[in-house]
Amino acid sequence: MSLRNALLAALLEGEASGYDLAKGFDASVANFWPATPQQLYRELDRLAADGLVRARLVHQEKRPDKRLFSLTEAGERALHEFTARPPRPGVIRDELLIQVQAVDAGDEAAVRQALKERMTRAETKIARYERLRAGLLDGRFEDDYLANAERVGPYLTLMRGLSFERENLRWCEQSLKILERRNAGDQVS
Amino acid sequence: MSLRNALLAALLEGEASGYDLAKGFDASVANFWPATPQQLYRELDRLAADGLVRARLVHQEKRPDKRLFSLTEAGERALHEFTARPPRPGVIRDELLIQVQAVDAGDEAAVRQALKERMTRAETKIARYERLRAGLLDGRFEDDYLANAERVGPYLTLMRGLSFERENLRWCEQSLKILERRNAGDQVS
DNA sequence: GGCTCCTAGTCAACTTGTTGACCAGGTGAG
DNA sequence: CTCACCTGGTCAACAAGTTGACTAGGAGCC
Repeated sequence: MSLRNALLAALLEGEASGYDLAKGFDASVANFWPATPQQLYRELDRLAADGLVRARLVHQEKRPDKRLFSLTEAGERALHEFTARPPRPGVIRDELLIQVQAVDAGDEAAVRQALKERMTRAETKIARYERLRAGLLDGRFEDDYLANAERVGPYLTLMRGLSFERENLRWCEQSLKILERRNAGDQVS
Repeated sequence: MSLRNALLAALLEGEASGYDLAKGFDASVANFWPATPQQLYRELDRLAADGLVRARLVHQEKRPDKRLFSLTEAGERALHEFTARPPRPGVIRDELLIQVQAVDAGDEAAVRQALKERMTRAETKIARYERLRAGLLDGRFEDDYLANAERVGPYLTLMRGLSFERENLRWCEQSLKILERRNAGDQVS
């Protein structure tokens, strides 16, 4: 019921095709409401059927035709109403954490490896977020931007993503240290 | 496919009923793999059918009977194998972030209210986590605990939960400030 | 005495999310 | 020249998660 709203929010950035959203989603809403391409296409169809988005068919030579979606006024109203309802509590689902939870009865070397891989993923994400941030700021200082930009929502969520990945990185690093130290200790005794 | 593993990991803490897990889950695995009671009962049945957990029926006077589940050796093996597989990337789903993303086109006062409520939720969680942490440490210093405890997994995941909620709190606070400042600016101009 | 909440579940129906395959032409690498 | 990958989708089947109702006795409250 909320992918709808994530899509509407994404379309605030302007017209987009399902394909655009499926990819570029990464840059915005996908970080706190991920979805597979399938889900997007299905939901876009429903949104169109409900009149919350309009589809514009763009014929392309040399490429498959595409449908560009944009918000209708009804869509904007629906989004506005959504922001007025109390949000349900957020959810995290992370297999890595399950593995860490079970590390003492599991394959520790593999879990350490997984932690390392998560670190490089986090670093990649941080780099991408920093680039997006620089793009939004576009040379201005943060204060200036926040005071004058016509939209701050995307910047705020971006900052949440950044801090999340930074904490991820920090935590993985620390956990690795702890596991390695225990390993060293074990081998002595 | 992974709720299985979350459950197996939870059962490392010892025998538990579906009901225990549905509640006490909060204290451990539910933070990174939430599930409704329904899901737990269903999955526990499947786990029992697959021989990964064993159920012990405990008859109670004055209370409904309960089934206490515990890991079988097959269950432990399955959990071990799970920790050896590369975890899939974690997912966050949070309506509040969608609302913040759309705040500039939405009901800003309501979103600010939602941020405030999220702050108190975060504070509650932090307090709970701190209590759990104190319980685990049980008077020892962290270094001592981490070097000698027979399990560190639960402590590590607890620390991740703590840092997540702290960042949540910080971010909500900061976002509120930014939104309020913009409001003040708007009213002058 | 009635109200709600707690324990410990079960059942059914529904909505979401995931996986994998298919189509078709264009582009770039080797 | 082939192979893989990119654009822009569609379809079907399945797995996972959610919601709401029902059972049933006991406890505590006012």
